[in-house]
Amino acid sequence: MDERQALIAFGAMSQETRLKIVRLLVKAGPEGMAAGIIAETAGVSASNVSFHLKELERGGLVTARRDARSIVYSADYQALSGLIRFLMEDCCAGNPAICQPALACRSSGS
Amino acid sequence: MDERQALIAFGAMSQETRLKIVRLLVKAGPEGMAAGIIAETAGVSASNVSFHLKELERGGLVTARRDARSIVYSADYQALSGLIRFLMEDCCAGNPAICQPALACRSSGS
DNA sequence: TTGACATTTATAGGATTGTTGAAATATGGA
DNA sequence: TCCATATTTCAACAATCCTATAAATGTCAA
Repeated sequence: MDERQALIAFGAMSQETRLKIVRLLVKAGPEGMAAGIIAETAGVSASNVSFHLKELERGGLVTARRDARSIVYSADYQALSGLIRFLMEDCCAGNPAICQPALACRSSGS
Repeated sequence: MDERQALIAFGAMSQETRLKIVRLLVKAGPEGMAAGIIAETAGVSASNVSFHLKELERGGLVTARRDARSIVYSADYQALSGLIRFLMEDCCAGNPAICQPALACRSSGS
């Protein structure tokens, strides 16, 4: 992930509705969720969810595909790890004082 | 780091000048840098750097202390690792498909 | 206490972002 | 074809953010 994308991605993550959408889509996995379901679950209007999904797409964090009448959105796992990595490597220069505490919680995980 | 802070922190990281400042302060380490030096290095005016530093402070990412005539800013390492961790744990639910590739680059580091 | 230095705060303008409701587009079924 | 469904696009408006300039604050030294 380059800096330009990262700036947009950070902006995308800085809004409550969009953060909620990202969480939903990560949980939903590769199958994704239709825009209408996302709107309903997040509690916003169709046109509002569409606006935010477009912003997330612009940041590269989600992808869209049409499935019959629905448009199904999925989280882009690669972009999300790219963003985490950008934060650790580009912003924080891989500084162990920052990166190691962040990693601690996963060292014993799967 | 709670969600409210994370939203502000993501917003703070989504602006070019502020991202530049974070990079500078991470490199500078615990000694930090005076506002004037930051402004000069980042190539912006004193009042502009002050504006952005305040935004970073609001997001909890930097701290300030006075040293004689200067005000010295430092990166808050704990907040930065908190943000990385928020991204992995809260947004991405610790999903290995996201977190493991992000970690790969550091597994052999110090 | 005056003056220079370092920084912040106030203010105002323009630019970008977010929300809403209505209209437009695309799809599939009767 | 006509209609219902699913979603996007448009337009208008409010809210927030960014920049620039000027004035205010705090610190030190003569």
